[in-house]
Amino acid sequence: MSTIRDVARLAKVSISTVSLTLNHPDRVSAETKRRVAEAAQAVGYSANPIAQSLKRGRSRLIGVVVADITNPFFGTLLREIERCAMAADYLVIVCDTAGSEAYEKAILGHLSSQLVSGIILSPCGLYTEPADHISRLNMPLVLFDHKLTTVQSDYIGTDNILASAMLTEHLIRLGHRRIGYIGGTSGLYTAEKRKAGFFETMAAHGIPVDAGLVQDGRYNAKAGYEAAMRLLTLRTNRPTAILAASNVMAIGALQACNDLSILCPDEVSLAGIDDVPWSNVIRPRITTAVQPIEDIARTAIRMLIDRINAPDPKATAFQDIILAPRLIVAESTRAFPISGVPNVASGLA
Amino acid sequence: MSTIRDVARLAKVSISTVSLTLNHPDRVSAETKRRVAEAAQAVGYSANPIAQSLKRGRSRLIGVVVADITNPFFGTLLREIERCAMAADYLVIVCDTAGSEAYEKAILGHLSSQLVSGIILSPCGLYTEPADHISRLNMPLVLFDHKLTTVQSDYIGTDNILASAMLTEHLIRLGHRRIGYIGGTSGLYTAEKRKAGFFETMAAHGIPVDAGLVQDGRYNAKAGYEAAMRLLTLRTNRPTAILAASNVMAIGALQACNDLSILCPDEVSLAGIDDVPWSNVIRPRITTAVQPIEDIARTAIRMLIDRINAPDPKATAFQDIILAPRLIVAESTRAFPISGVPNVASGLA
DNA sequence: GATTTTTATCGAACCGGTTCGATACCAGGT
DNA sequence: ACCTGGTATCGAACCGGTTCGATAAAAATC
Repeated sequence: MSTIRDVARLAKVSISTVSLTLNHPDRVSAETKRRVAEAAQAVGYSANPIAQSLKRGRSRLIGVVVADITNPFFGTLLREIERCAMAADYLVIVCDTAGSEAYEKAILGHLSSQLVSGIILSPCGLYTEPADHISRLNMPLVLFDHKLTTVQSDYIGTDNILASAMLTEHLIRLGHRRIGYIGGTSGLYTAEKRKAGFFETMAAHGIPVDAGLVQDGRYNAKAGYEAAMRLLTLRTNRPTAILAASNVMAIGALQACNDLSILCPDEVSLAGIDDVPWSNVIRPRITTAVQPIEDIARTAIRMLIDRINAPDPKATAFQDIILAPRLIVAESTRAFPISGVPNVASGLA
Repeated sequence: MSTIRDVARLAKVSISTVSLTLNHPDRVSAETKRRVAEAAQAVGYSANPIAQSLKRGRSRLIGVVVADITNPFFGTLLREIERCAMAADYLVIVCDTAGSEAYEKAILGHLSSQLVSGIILSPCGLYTEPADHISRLNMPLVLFDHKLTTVQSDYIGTDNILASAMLTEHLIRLGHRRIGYIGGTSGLYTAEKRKAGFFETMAAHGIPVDAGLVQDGRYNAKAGYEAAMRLLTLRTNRPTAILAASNVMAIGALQACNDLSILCPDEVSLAGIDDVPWSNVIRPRITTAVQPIEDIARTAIRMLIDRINAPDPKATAFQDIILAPRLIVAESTRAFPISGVPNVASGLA
């Protein structure tokens, strides 16, 4: 590879002039600019980012740490983050913590040891001790999805309360009163918020929530299946609708319906909060509140780069940005009590 | 952050001795080793990887380029690659080409401009011109999934011919003779190989393949749906089994069955090659040939690191490693002609 | 025309490590 | 006592850029 010295030699100027030409073109004569450009072109020069990083004191790398890359929610997010980062001339180092606190610590340590200039992190969330490994990170940081109250940083996420509130409202307006709720992994930020949204909305409509209709799950299909099984096999007064805290669980619930030969949406309506965009291959399509993944990604990267470029990154005020989800009414929910023709689009279930 | 000079000062040795102690402990006296270790501990020293990269001429970063991060197949692969890389003290830069040739070029350019010390690449595969941008990459490179004959490099992949051969064999042994085939995106390496495996196995059993039973698809659920629709609505002699080149297409096909009220596996058997591990949330579970994703990941990273560390990376012989898929017989295939009780596990469909 | 200001370029120091060749010291051999 | 060989440590050069202060030349001011 050619270096700045090769360019300087060929253009018959000093290396500092070459650097000046490349970084501050306005401070150099037109003639020099031309000669340098020509020489650079001729030797195929492109600056060594490592040398630049060393001198400038920071790299053009950012770290993104998520709990599970294989989850398409994070996949979609990562793709968009990576796109925006590249547009801003940053590259993205992706790390997967597999939801483990220990891994998260190790990875953040690795990333922060002077390599990346900022980190976007979705904390794994269930900590046995205060998240000091995060607050001690002495670099620009943006949290998303899971919010940590103990850490001072920027945050971007979806309005989880609103997400479940929207779906609950939708079910209530369809005439449902006995609505079962399948919660996410308890202790997790999003799970608590989503559950709160459900209770708040029910309360706002003056509908009492039967304790037996609220099941705790674990944000996976199996837990969704089991919780739905319990709800759908209640001796008395089973729910006419079920709201799941995530779509993965909703798919599990759909399967429970199927195994019990309970038709969805004819006999029970089903809705879930979007974590995963592949619900569109499942029939019936599930009514969801989708998170604006791309917006989250764009906001996260923008906040991070803004902070990196801030004159005093640590002193600039921290922001919380909460985006609203979007309600998508699909085939898995319908009016209760049933009126009119059966739903022909019931599909796979 | 503390530098090597701080350590040297505190340990009362020269900076070269500190460096020597850290990199070649055997060439330093026990006493010095102790003093340096102590000083390093005291100031919380850890070497600046950027400075190391600059001096050593290469970084401890590797690039992984895939066509679609949101696909859980790549997600799973990435997670494993990243894990292994970190164990070997490398970090992973992930890039998504969105299947576009232009993006791929741009991204490879970015990565190769002296930043990463090696690249693992799944080429997008459909090139309008020779893949010079890949062969010109002057650095350790491992291709996977899609093989390029025009590029000299290591390669790791699944035996795609074997994958479809295994499934075809399975269907034939169940008694099927009229087997429909739904191909992947034509022109793609894996699609061609998988198709070949189907034809070869049919030929080996002396079963003629009706041209009308072979449909070309596009590696997505919609194409699978449409192709299956054509197959299942054939006026005469519709297939008793369908083999799809990917599971995403198989899911589309399953939906076609459902919309036509054709029971799977009672009326038609269905099998697909695994690209995506979430088929386990779909009922009936689809019989598949699964790729050994973790093995592919581990092999890819090992090959790459071996080549990076090779005394003369360009001269070392290139390897092709082809791993065998594993056949998983599930609920979507059954004997033909039907004998015995209907399959109670038919589930969602 | 002399002086000040502006503009263009350059040399040198620096970022934080690694490594080569030099030096100093000590033990062993004769 | 002298030379040899090995070991431990060090100084200095270097990786490839950026940037500050200095310098020289050109332009503006009086």
